[in-house]
Amino acid sequence: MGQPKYRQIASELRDQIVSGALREGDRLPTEPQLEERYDVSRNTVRDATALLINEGLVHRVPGRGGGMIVRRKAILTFHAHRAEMPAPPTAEADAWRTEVVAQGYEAAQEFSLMIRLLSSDIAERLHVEPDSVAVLRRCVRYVNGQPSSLQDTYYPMDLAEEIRELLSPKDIPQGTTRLLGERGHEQTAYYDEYLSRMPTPEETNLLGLPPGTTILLHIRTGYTEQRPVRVSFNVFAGDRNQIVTTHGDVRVIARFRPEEAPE
Amino acid sequence: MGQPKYRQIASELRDQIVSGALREGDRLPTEPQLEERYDVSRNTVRDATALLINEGLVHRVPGRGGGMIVRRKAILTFHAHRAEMPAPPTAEADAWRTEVVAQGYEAAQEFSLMIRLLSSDIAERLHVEPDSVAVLRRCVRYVNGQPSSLQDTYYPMDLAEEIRELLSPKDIPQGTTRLLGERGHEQTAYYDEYLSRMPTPEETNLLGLPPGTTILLHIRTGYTEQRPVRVSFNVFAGDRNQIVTTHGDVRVIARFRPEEAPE
DNA sequence: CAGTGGTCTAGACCACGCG
DNA sequence: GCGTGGTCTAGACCACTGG
Repeated sequence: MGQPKYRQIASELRDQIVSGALREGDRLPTEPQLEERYDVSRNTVRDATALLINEGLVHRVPGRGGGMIVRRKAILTFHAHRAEMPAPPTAEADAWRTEVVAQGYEAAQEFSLMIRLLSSDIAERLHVEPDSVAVLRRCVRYVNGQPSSLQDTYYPMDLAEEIRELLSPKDIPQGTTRLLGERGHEQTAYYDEYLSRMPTPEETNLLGLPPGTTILLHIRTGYTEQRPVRVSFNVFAGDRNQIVTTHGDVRVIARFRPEEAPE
Repeated sequence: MGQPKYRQIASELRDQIVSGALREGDRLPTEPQLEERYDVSRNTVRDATALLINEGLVHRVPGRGGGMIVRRKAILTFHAHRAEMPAPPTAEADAWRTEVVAQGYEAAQEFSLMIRLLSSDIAERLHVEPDSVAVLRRCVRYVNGQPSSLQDTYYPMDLAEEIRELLSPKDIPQGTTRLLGERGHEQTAYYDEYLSRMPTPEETNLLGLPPGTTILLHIRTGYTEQRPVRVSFNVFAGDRNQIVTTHGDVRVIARFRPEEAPE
């Protein structure tokens, strides 16, 4: 009796999924069927399937015609380098839209603006006093009508007072990075952090995440030659996104990855 | 009755953790205490705490003197750009060790070597036929005696036959990237992918991951001027690692982040 | 030994949504 | 309507480990 029952059941079902016997969109047996097949109580069945859910392999759909369904993984590629360095070829927001469309999906974005008291970790990145206020521009990004990622960008208050457009809750057509550049705050360096963690309840709501979905967090701090001028928190639903960057001679890569061809 | 009981209980406990009322290493009330306090059955208590565990906030320790404990998050920073571009200042493996030590931890690594049939996704990255074989060099990395991340690097078989050191299950002192460079296979471009997902059972074992721990996956494909010569899967335990890169003028960044000073 | 969490049972009633 | 999963109860026995 090395393994408990619920782990054995989970292993069998997992094997069927990773081996391809059960494909994306397929239904697992119903809970009563699994009780019967393995001769266990319903709670044991649920302990087993809870593992698969936390692994992000399946999700449960209540109601008649529902069931436990193998999750699809349509992964969107986001090029972190394209949007901004060295001279942004297009605005940042449009760069995202362009990528989504190029990959055959439908793109939509929702902007909102807030004034926030800064937590210490954000204040440190912006090199301002903790408990000072900053402008937060939020952009929730939808792919095929489903929320896919969001971007929270913080600007120091003094910068926003100099560049009043930052205080408007509207999309900035040319992109904020380019706008800042035009007003004498060109960003010449970026500090990028990549993290993986489970979502907060707020992120679960904003992105409509099913259980077992991770967060891929990309934090970019942008510097002019003088100081940091913004920090962006890119929050990606881990089951639907990947980030790609390249270093060195892109032409070599493009020979083997045509989609990376420089435009 | 908007929220089910177990979610309300989880919310109260979560608030105590994120607000700091319960700190890292603190114990939650025991299960019988929570049954009493909220007047619910034990399974409801466990449904509530299971949420916190999946969020990576707490873990359970069985046995007398155990309990449910708020997880610590000591995050190690890994600089993806330092190790390799453009001329690696130090060997890749040593770069990792240097970073760990600089951050005040103890570092250890375990190498192993395998010959593997390539799955299609790896074969594509290496631009070889699917089902061909390749050399897999695995390095499991320990911080303070605890497994923290692992790196799986695949080399095409023909390359390994030309450079026999790749077939030895030992650490290569100068680092494989430098070794390849010395033998006329200098890598001049990298294709980097960042992903977040839940661990596979194998990763859970190799890295000793508690439930609710995510994986931060960094896939680097290295190209010479002719072709891809290796692909590395860097598998990081999400609760203990972050990846950092910089772009542009590092000196500006170093003014605000002394630890980033170029050496 | 005593108290922690780990596993499991056998029920119950409810909310939801397709047919 | 009726079958799906969602929530909840009230028990049981076990494995582990600190005092």
